[in-house]
Amino acid sequence: MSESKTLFDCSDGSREEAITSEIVFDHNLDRSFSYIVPEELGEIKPGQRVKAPFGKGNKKLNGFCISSEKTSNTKGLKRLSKIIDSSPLLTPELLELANWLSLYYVCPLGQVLSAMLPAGVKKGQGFVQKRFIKLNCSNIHEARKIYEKLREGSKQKSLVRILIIEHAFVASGGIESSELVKQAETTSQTLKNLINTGAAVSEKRAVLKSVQEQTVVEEPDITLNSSQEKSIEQINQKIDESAFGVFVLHGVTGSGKTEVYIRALANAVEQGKKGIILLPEIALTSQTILRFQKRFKRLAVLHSGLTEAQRASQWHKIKLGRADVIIGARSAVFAPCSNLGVVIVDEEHESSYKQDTAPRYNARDTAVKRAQIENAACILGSATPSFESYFNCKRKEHFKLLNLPERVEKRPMPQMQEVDMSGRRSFMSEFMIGEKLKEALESSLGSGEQAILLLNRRGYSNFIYCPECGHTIHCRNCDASLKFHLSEVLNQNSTEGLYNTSGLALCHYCGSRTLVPKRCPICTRQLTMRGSGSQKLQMELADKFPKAKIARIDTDSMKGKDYRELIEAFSKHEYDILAGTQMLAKGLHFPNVTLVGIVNADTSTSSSDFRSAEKTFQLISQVAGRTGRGSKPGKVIIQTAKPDSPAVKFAKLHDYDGFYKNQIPMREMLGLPPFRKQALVQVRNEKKTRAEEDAEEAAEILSSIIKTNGIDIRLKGPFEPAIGRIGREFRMNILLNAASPFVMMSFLTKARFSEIRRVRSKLFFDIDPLF
DNA sequence: ATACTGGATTTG
DNA sequence: AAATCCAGTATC
Ligand SMILES: [Zn+2]
Ligand SMILES: [Zn+2]
Repeated sequence: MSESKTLFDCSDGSREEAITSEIVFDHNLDRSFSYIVPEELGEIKPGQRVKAPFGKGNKKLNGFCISSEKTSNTKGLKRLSKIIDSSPLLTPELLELANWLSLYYVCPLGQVLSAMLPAGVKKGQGFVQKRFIKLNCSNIHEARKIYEKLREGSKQKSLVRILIIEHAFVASGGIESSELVKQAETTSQTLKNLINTGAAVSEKRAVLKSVQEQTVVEEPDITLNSSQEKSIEQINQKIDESAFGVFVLHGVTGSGKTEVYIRALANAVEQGKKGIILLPEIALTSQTILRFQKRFKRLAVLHSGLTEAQRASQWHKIKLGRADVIIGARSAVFAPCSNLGVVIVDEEHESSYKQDTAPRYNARDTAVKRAQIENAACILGSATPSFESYFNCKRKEHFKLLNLPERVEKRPMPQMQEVDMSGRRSFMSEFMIGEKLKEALESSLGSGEQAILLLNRRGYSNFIYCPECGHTIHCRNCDASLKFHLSEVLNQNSTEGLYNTSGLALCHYCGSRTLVPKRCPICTRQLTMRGSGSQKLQMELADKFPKAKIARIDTDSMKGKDYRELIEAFSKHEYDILAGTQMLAKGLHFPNVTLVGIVNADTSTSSSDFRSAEKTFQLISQVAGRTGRGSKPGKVIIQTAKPDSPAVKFAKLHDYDGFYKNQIPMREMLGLPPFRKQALVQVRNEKKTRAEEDAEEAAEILSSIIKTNGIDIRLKGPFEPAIGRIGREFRMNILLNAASPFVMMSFLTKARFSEIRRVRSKLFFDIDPLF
């Protein structure tokens, strides 16, 4: 209606002064759009969401206001339909962060802003309507009159008594109705009757949906050792000065990093500031959360176990300033608090901090940037810092390395032993437990102790294959073989007898599920499931240790509850051996575990991954940190095909710095991170030839920009990635390698608005990719 | 992204 | 001639 008016009625719109606003939307268009802000909508501020008519059909889209101005140049502009939020959802600092993310990660600003808000917040969840009751009078004298009129001992009288005690008069907020009814030990009907007499009134208000909170006993502070003291002193100095600084806190498991985090957070809170602590999703267990709950009363938790509404409620709690400390996974780096004192990233080397959909941000680097914007301290903690972070301490002004060399209570590091599996032909395919590991298990179990076996997922997968001709079932949409998953199989009647009834074939890449044929489509023999790696490991253990009780943890197939129950049972020694595919969450104490076996330490599957040695070192070191906890000395057995590799040798010696110094010359020589920055440009098209042609074209455009501007960037490709086709689309990669982050960012800012937009295939940018 | 164009190609 | 496909184009 109003749109058609603006179409013809140009004289009216183009002459007069009006407020216009730049709006960005959550779509792939890498630009903003101008709209007229109709006067009746009131003032508009950056960070508010709006509804705006968009495109030919004037479809109403949600967008974000990023700026506004007064102008008479309103020709051809449409009018905003609505301002959704009464106040901006994002602080100015978060808007600045969004801008940086958009530039650095080559992502439309609207997509960044959308990713910063939880889905529930965008849907307006997080609040519930509650009724509040107050006495229909303005002071205690009138209240007394009401009270005295009521019959002694009546339930209505006890309701009024509570209302008087709480001073719930007309001008007050009142008492929440169910809470009042509970306190007065009466029913909602009695309350209704009281309201009907006119003595009390009820008022509806939206309040934060409560997330069930445990009442916890506060714990006293632990005494710090000297290196902890030295670390916290430097961190607190930055917090006290409201100055930006990044601290890489290097300390093995058990060296007391968490206590340093808690002190830094507590100091920020004491100064009236806020703190954020990020943990990898798998480390966000109830035990970890509890540790922070014990110390911080006003804690907000953002983890994947929450429903959308619960998450929205936590978000609003933060927004309203009712949380001092925020604990959460990757996206908690966008927690909407103001006056931030410290941001902590625990296990900063973890690759799960990188988001694999747009915006492809790394929460660790985002945390550093946020701290810089907010003049806050940033702590990056790890037993095995990423080379990037360690390197930054040596090269960058604002980075400082803090070491926690000793383990608290002087627990000894475990004894490490590597076992060479390189000559063993059928290792992993036929057997997973070598003689040395078997002996060690026997001796541990013999003395009534427990053991953990870690199976590195990369080494093994549960393909569906034909034992006769070797044929494997491939995904119809991807260049990938399908994995067998136990599940309910529906629609049996029509395909009776032809398909496996106990499970489905799942594609790890596109998520498609298909029925599994019983017989090989090539030679008609029976197909076999290889079973998951951990299933196979469990069977081998059961075979070799018939008397032992064995628990298996499969993170893929396990619900949170089962997982917790199993962990609980294991800690009570209801099991002897725990076999799993994933590193167990930190903070778990198994004092009776004296042996940890790494079934296959070698992480890399593709040789192109220059980080594979770093990953192996991290894996072994993380495991080592988990043993030798209690009084008994720990032992770690490392089965590996590369026993002489630096990763294994230095991990055995618990020598991080030695490993770094061993590896870093190679990185420098090859021009790899942390010396240079990488970015991946991916071209996708359903037609292979088009993907290839367009990738060539894109590479040429990029090359010419590099050449004409004399930029220090090396371009590799286009080349086909390991998985050439995913979800029906063929992919071609172009790898960029820049002298510095600044060089990369300024080049990509040029490139994203260049001729490359002419390329018809879809383009994807992945900055600082992890392979 | 998404909707819509106009022209080319297929189809009955 | 109608239906379908496809590449190109604009989106305030
Ligand atoms: Zn076969
Ligand atoms: Zn697939």
